[in-house]
Amino acid sequence: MKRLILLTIKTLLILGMYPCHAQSSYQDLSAQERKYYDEHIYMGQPDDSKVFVKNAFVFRYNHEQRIPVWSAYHVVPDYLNTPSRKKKYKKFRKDPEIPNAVVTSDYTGSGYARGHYVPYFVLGGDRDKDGIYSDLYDDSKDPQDDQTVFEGNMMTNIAPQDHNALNGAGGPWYALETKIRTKMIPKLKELHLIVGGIVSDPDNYEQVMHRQSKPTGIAIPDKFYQVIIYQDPISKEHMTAAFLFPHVRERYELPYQETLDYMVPVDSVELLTGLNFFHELDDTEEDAIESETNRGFWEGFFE
DNA sequence: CGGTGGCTGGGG
DNA sequence: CCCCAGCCACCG
Repeated sequence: MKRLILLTIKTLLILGMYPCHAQSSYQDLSAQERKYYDEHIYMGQPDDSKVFVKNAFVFRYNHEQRIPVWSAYHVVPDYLNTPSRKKKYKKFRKDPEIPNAVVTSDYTGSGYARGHYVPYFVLGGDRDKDGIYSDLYDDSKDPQDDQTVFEGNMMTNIAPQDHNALNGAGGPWYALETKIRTKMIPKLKELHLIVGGIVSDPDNYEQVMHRQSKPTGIAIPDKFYQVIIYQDPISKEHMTAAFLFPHVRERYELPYQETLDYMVPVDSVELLTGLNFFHELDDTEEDAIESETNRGFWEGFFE
């Protein structure tokens, strides 16, 4: 009860302080935001929630759990032209659009890594099509493309992930991202992805403890997933993939060694999350491709 | 913000 | 083989 009252007070405070920064419905978006929304949301938004629109992705945020629920992004090879992750591109930033925003120091000493939902490597490219790319040393070179990278490093694109057993080199999350970057995008040229974390019990979840002791309220998902959709440019047919990772803390607790073994039907992720991916697909096609892992289509990228 | 260090897979 | 790339952490 006390918790509920505190929460209510907090909510009222937040609403009063930040009236302009609620997540938005489509009709509230500016023309520029709609352009990015239309790019990143493919075949329908996975739920009817309000969202935040960034240059490189669109996401839903859970203000109570202080983590993104899901992030959707479109990627083409040019976006892999990401600046070196140094200096201004290195730091994790606070998201100015979020009340009570998470800051990078919230994670310090917690034992959890700051894991990107939308990976750093897709934040590049000449997205404003002005022929200029952002520059590590020159802030005036292309502020727009700079902003795209900064947004990807904001804490609203971050959730706590175990470095050793998930997010770092050798972890399945890292392994999948590497295949997407080095194999899928160069070969397929264009993908749409949706990434998310799952907090199975919203009434009882672990949270990030700053320096092992101070609670931050940041929820630690017990599962993470990545959903991919590809459209064949000739036949116009679609292919989907879904990967579901348990959030374990030690590598030996991982159930599988091979990234492909984490594949599940898209339907399975929908069952766990309550989301409906790509609902604007033709129903017959959607049923067919979301009920199977489609491993045969994807396994070539994991050789 | 620069410097250093851990980890691991992949490439020369 | 070693070194680098791409995940990060931590320190002053």
